[in-house]
Amino acid sequence: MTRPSKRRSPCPVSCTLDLIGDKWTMLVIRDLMCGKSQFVEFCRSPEGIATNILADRLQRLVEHGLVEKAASDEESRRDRYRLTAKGKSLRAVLDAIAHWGLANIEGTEARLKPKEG
Amino acid sequence: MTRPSKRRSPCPVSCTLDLIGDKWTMLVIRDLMCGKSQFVEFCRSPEGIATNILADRLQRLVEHGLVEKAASDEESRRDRYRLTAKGKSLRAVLDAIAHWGLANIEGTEARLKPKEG
DNA sequence: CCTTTTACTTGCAAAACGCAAGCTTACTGC
DNA sequence: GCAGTAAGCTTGCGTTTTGCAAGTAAAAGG
Repeated sequence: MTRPSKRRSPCPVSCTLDLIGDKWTMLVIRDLMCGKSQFVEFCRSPEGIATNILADRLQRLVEHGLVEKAASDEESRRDRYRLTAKGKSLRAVLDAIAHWGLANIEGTEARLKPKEG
Repeated sequence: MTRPSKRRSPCPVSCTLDLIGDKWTMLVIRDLMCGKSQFVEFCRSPEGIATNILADRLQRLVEHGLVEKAASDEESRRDRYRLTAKGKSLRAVLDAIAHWGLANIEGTEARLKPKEG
């Protein structure tokens, strides 16, 4: 997978979209916000992200400092992905998107039980 | 250009992204929020959207009721695209994205002079 | 051992994108 | 009234990104 990521303009909207503006990234962020942390957990989300796409997006997020990967050591035997402070600050964006969808797209259900923090 | 648009899940985040979750749509929305309304005006934005992509996105937005196209009549001799109330309600999402970019991506400049309403 | 589970990688076809050209319908100027 | 220009697209085509299935490697469990 490629990782070009050169900015199209200095506009903050454009730059943010270069980072998270694709079909999958915000869904991974959503899952992380909900407390999911393992590769398989993201895979099991109802949208059905392909494993190659997921691996690519997680790597991108780690590279840009939105997510950190805690390799298996100490207690947990499994890799764990977690949002950094920078990643958590996307909460406002995620909430705005979720709120808009609930208000404007029929048939959407708020199954998100986001944990605070 | 294709227009599949089948929802991946009933999640409001997922459904919203199916609608506006690509590299270009929110930039068109941004331009509309700023008062741009003509095809060429969107073309002239610094990100340099291709005309076929722009035509596709505008058509999608019209189909989904976020934008309305006022064909040339009366005074104006040129086509005009304008946000509907539904489209304008994306303001919160756009603002959240812009705000996050300004706070978290270095070198971004707020050149947006959004008009209220 | 043998099987599962997790976390990926690889190959390949299909879809989306990006670029340059071309095309059509006004107007504009002379 | 005919050439030139601008707006708003469409078309072709090569490149990039996706999506799907399969395969691989390491660790854990029985």
